[in-house]
Amino acid sequence: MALSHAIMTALIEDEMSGYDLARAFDSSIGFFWHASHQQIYRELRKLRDRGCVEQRIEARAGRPDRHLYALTDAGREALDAWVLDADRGRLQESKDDLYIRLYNLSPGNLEHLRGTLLARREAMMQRLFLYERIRVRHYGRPGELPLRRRGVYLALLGGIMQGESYLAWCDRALDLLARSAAAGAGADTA
Amino acid sequence: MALSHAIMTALIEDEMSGYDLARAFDSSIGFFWHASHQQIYRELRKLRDRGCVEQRIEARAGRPDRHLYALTDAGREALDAWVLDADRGRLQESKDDLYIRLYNLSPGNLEHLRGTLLARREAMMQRLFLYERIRVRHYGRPGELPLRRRGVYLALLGGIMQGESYLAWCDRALDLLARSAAAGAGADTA
DNA sequence: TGACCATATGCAATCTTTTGCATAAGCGCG
DNA sequence: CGCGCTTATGCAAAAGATTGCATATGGTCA
Repeated sequence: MALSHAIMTALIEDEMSGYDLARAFDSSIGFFWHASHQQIYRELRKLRDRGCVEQRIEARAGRPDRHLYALTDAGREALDAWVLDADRGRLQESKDDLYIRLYNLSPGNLEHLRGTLLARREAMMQRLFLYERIRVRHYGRPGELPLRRRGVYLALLGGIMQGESYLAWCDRALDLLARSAAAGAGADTA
Repeated sequence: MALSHAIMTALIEDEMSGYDLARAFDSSIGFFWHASHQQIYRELRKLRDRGCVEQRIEARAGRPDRHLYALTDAGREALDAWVLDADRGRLQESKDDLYIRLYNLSPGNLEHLRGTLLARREAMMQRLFLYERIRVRHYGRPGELPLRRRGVYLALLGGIMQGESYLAWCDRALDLLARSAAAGAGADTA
């Protein structure tokens, strides 16, 4: 049930609409916990029914209403309690089907997988630029941040470090694949 | 639908029972795509119904039967085709609720989160020992491996590099949290 | 003026994953 | 002798996630 907690976390500082949340998820918390707008709307209604968030409807002439949600005291308490919950661990299980595809590496798909790796590398690079922009702008001197923002900084740092290691892995993988392609069909039947 | 492909991948070299697969998932492919035995049994039946795997029942006196599954030609083709599918990207979204918890860092949970990080660090260290043992034993000279095993090696390398970067992150995080705890309550209300 | 994009919310069907339970036998330990 | 562990398979319910569709308006660009 971490999606509900991710949503409440996003609501700590401001009230937001489902749409705002969906965008916030695309550019911040969503780096660590992705969710579609459908999921967010549904979860918001559940949170409202449980009394964890309050709904305020802002009517606007012509356009659809905005439903704004704010964290209640009960929500705040539930969130605090959740943070103290036991960690049911489960260590980072980067569920990435590229690894499964790599288990099936063959002469027939080597070039395809190289292309996939290149695309992944490029996408991760883009994301790292974004992370880095956020880090420089908001978290330049982590030792001087208020405590809560240090936690956010650590999450960002995690994203950055994982991303850099992913890039480094792409490079190693591309290098090995390039050498495998160059060596030709000789080695692949053994 | 990558679980079915992960299962087929595991069946490339040997026929296996659901139980064998569940264990294989705990110690190899499962590093990249975790699945419970219930999921595996259900998926195997679906694969059988689609003709991707063949079931052979081994009766044994007294004990329950073993249902052994082998990849069929159709399964092999489906798997090969899947590897060549377009990559619907979605970049590594390490869905880890520890990051969400860290967004809520406060004096009341700082020690708790430090404990969680220490436990994660320890667990990752254990896993890295295991990865490293596998790497040394089976993938010592990747340039000399047959092609398909190079792909497996790259997946393993990905696990190792991600794991090492996770460890390094834990250390940075623990360090910042230690300094935050030492600095006391002064900084946390700002 | 028509196409498309951003804003804004939502339902329904399906797929995937988790969790709890159930059965059944053998093997080892104290 | 009973307890728990490993082997071995599975059902069912609930939770979580994805995908496709639906609606409605305002703004921008060609």
